Formats: sequence, structure tokens, C-alpha cells
Amino acid sequence: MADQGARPGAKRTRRTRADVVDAALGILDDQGLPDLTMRRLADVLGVQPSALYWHFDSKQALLAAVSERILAPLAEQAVAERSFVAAAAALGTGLRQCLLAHRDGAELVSSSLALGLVAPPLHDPLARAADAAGAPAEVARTAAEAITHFVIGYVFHEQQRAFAASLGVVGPGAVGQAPDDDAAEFAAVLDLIGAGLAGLVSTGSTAGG
Amino acid sequence: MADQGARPGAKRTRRTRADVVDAALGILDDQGLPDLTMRRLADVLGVQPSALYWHFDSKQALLAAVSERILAPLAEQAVAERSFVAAAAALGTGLRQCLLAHRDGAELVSSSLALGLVAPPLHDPLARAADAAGAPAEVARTAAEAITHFVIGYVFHEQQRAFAASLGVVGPGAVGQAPDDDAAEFAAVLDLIGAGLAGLVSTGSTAGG
DNA sequence: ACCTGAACACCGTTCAAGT
DNA sequence: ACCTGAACACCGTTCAAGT
Repeated sequence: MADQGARPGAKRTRRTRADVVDAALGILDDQGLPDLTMRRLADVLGVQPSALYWHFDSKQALLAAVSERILAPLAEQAVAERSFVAAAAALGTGLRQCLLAHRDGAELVSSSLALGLVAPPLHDPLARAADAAGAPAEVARTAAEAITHFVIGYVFHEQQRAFAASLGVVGPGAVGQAPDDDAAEFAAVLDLIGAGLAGLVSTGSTAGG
Repeated sequence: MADQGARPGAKRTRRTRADVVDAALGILDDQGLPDLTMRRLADVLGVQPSALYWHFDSKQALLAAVSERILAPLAEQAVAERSFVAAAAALGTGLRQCLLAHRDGAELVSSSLALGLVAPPLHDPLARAADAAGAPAEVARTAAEAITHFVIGYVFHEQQRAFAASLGVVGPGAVGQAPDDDAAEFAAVLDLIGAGLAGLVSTGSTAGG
């Protein structure tokens, strides 16, 4: 799925947008986001850097396309959960898994999302879940905000810490956190948000608006 | 506090670490994080770029020092709240205010934090608040994780959206969100987390560990 | 439609040398 | 202790021109 490109004798004559995204995802997974440069990407594709600007307007636009690909599995995820709170938790874990599936996934998606170049991944599915469960739409939006920001922030931290550890860097934030504790801690905090959410669903209104 | 540097006739002979951080913060506020380059910073200080490497080992180390300065007001904030949940909410809003006080504050702090070059800003004060209120330390840690990640993610989004709007960019994520709604929405989600937190405090244990 | 070649205006970092 | 000067190895992007 990602191992095409500079295979010595196999020169494609033409590339498509999807080919470029494939190659970019390959570099991301193998080398990480800092090494995902237009010049390296062009190299892998056997093309001049300027050629990439025929396919994408800018590097940011390219990264947004990669972000969409990373988030794609989430759209296929069934939201047939027994309750709205359960659906929210399932989508939160699903988002985490999408981000963890690719090196620096959280950082990449975070910036595309923040720049508004990619659609918020939880808003639509949670709106549908709320509709199905009879929960108010305003609660769905608040829940989507809370969970999206928390999950991205959390996984960003996870992935950066993994990177720092790979360099042997030990900073003030790296105190005795074993990598296997992450999933448990993540689940704990997600439950925390879910508990608040359960209160909102029964009340039917957000607190600050 | 930030308007010193290339004042034409006023050439300092020597600079201190604090001078460099001052100048960096000035560039950050005036031009934003992408324009905070070692070369521009050297220019403002009337110095060669290489001179900065006497004061800091790397650009990341410099940015960490700037992050610490941005988070400094939080340390002085009194945590004498009536309850643990109230203290958590107050610290969350305090963190948001620190980040909003400087252009691209959330992005900058987020990366320093993720790299472990700066101490997590809420862990210590929340641990003290839990101690004072008789709440378990494990709850304080979970709360700190949830609130820190949420606040940084939220403000990151706020600031990036403000930037995108300043360029006239309209993407799939920028649908009808008035900038004045941010504070209300922020408060709503913070309350959401607080509600879950209240449950935890009475229970005395986190769910996933 | 898809790409080359060459250029423009930048980056962070290192390191010998100066005072 | 603090900084200069010069270099190294890069960046993203534009644009005329080719096929």
C-alpha cells in the first residue's frame, strides 16, 4: 500500500493525485513528518519538486489530502452503539486508532484540522448517533469538540513522547510513564468525559451557552 | 516588555538569555510562530544568527524557554478554590488565558510540552489542590491530563481559525463559528469534564487503570 | 495533461576565529 | 564570556518552457 516509488527500473510515465498521497504516506510512516518534504517526495516519485505543484496548490493542501486518508477508516466505522455515550466513546477510540496507525498522525491531522483544510472527523457521526438516540444536537456538537480535542492532544503527546524516547531524550515531562499505560490512561479520561456527557444527555443542555 | 531590540542607535554590547526570550516573544506576538526564525531573531537583537547558539543549544531549547515564560502566570495563580472541581476549572481557564495572551501560544506550548522540554503546567497545582481537598492523587493526575490536552487543543484550534480567517480562507471546518462563541463553548466543555470529574472524586478511582 | 530546469528567497546549525 | 564570518546542507515555491 505504501511501497511504490523509486523502484529502480520501474519508471511510471504519469502520476495521479492518489499516487502522490500514497508516496507521502509512505515517507510519513518510514521517516516521520519532519522528513516529509516536497523535495524528498519528488525524489521518491522520480519527479522534479516543481511537478508536485501541478497536483497540489501547496504543501499544506497535500498534507490535508494525507490527513483525509488517515481519517478515512473512521467514516466506515459503524455507529450502531447501544447508547449515545457508548457511541461517543467508540468514536473516540476509533479516532485514536486512526491517528496511531501512522507516524506523527496526530500532529499532521491536528494542523490540517486547525487550518480548516479538513472536516472535523467526529461531528457528523456523533450528530447521527445523537439523532438515533434522541439526544439533543447541541450535546453532540459539544461532545465532538471535547473528544476530538482531547484525543488529538493525547495522541500527539503519545507520539511525541515515543519520538523523544527514541532519541534518549529525558525532559521534565517524561517522568516514569511506561508506554503500555497509555491505553489505560486514555480510556480512563475518555470515561471521565463520558460521565460528564451522560449528565448532559439527561439534562438536555450545555452549561456555558 | 517586548519592544526592545533593533532600536537604531541603541546598541547593547551584551545580551542575556532573558533578552533573547524577550525578543523572541516580541516577534511571536507581532509576526507569529512561522516568522520566529533564528535569523530574524538575531536581526532584532543586532547580532549574527550563530550568536544565539551561545545562549541556547538549539531552536527547540529557545522555544521551550519562551513556553515557560508564557506559562509563568499560571504558577502564581492561587489555587485556593472552594472545591477540587472548582480549582480544576479555574486552572483550565487560567491556562487558556495564558495561551491566548500570545499569538500562536497554544501551538508553541503544545510542541514544547509534547517534546518533554517543559513541565506539564497543571499537574503540580492540581496535585496540591487535590491534597488540600482530600481528593485522591490519581484523580488529580487524570484531571490534569484531560484538562491540559483539551485546553491546548481547543486554543490551538481557536488561534489557527483566527489566523485562517485573517487570510480569508474558508475551509470545511470554518462553518459559521463566530469568534465570540469560543469562550462560551470552552466553558461548556470544561463543565462537561468537571461533571465527570465530580463523579470520580466521590468514587475515588479512575476507570481504566 | 503532466513535467523539466533553473532560479528566488529563504532555513537551522557548526565551527574556527576574534575580543 | 560573548560574538563574528563564512560555510554546509537544506527548505517551499514560481515560472517559462518542453512534450
